[in-house]
Amino acid sequence: MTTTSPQGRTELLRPDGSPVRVLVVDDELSITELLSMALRYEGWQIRSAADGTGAVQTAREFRPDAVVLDMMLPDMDGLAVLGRLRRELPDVPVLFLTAKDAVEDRIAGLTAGGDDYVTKPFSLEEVVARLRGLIRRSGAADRRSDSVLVVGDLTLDEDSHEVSRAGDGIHLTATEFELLRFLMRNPRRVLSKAQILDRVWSYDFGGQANVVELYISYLRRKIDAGREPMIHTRRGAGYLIKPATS
Amino acid sequence: MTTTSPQGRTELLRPDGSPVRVLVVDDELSITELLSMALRYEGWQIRSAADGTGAVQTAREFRPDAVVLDMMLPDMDGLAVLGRLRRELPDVPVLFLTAKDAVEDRIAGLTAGGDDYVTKPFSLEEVVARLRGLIRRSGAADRRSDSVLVVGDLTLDEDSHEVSRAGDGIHLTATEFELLRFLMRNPRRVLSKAQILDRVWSYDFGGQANVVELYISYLRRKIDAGREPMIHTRRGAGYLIKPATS
DNA sequence: TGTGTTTCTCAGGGTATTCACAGGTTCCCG
DNA sequence: CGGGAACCTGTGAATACCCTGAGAAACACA
Repeated sequence: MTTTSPQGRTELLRPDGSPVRVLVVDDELSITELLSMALRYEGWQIRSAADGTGAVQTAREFRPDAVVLDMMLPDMDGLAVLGRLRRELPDVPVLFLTAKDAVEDRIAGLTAGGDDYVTKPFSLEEVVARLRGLIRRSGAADRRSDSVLVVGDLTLDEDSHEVSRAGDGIHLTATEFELLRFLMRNPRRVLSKAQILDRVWSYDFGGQANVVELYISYLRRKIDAGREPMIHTRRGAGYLIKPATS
Repeated sequence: MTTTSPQGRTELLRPDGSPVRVLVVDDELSITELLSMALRYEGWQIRSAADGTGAVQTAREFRPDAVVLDMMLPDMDGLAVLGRLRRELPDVPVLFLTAKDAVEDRIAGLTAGGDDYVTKPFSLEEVVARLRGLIRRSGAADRRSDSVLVVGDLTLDEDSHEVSRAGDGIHLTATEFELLRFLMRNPRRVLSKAQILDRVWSYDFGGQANVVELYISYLRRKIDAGREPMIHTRRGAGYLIKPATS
């Protein structure tokens, strides 16, 4: 089931109306903190664990709808943790966190079962989007909730990554796509450059804040070119997207 | 929940009707004094602390609905304080105070959990507005409270930063927007130039007091132009806004 | 390794915004 | 009426903010 809050944000809920539960497992406190914060903001209920033993214990009594699992834990191999989690919760989808250089095939085998993974350092938009996808597909939330964002004549499919305006397909790069998704998930709301940076860029990004301006510029070229603009600047405040006709 | 006091001011209240509680943490006494005064004026209950240790202790027994936290404290790193606060109060939203030049450095992820920040020197209107936003979105106050201020046929949306009179969209600059928001949050009440200066301009503003007259003039041109005026001068006292028909 | 793509830095240019200044207007009071 | 105080507003300069082109660096993929 999805419901729309007064602020216009769309929330995922379980069929019985209670909040979705997510277990976060990582040994770095800063990572669990960051994820907990971001996922709580999605309206989900969060527990965290710092190692495999704790993860299994917490899972047993918390019964999460999804798990975020770092493959690199101090006490157990990631696969071992996964095995024990599966014994407790056979159907729960898992989002793996891995280092960029980790063996791809090992992960590839795991994700065949409907799980998914992101590489560190990740962006919060990416983690949230993939979790939403997992939960949606697992059936823990209402099946009817779909993966297409629509603002005016602009549509973005979170599953196929297809974007089109007024029927014309638009090719976006990965970063452009994430930025547009963030804007479209918060239509008519001013988002500051800091918010965008925190959400769309990975947590270790240490660069210039004007990348945001740059990517807004790219998006405009692709989305607003020769049409009624949908992306607007609020000087001194941030950016927002809204349907062209208004 | 929102309720309107006899003076016409709109107050945020918790679902049980008790006042919202805010904890202010800063080592400069002048800042905590300034903030405490302004936030009490909002009808909120305020406690303050001068360092990280005190903040955590106070938070434990005061259980605030929001925290204002200076990132630059004598005894602990701002992030460390944040971590301990989160352990006490997992869901409480935090408004960070940072120096202007620190913005680029290390505030990655700070706004990601729904938190927010303002840079020093700030204006009180800005702090209050952002706190209201945080509290509203956190659900500590009633969810139904929305982000639109209405006075007569004039509306101001704090989320989209859109302003319109009688349906016509009006473009305002950042300062004009803040001034109008302050007026509209205090309809039918005379606000002195000193009050306006103290609230809308940052606390270290050292300029001429007649900027207020200037900006009132700008607002009139945009809002009252060719219509029944809503902004009125009370010579020797200040300015007020009220619905045109009365 | 090479080629095309993507990400990002840097810097120049444009423009909106802020603000000071000063002359004009209105109002109040004797 | 006359004078002064309070207020209004046109002008212009300094600045903050934003946009975007060019190119370097990192990356993806064969």
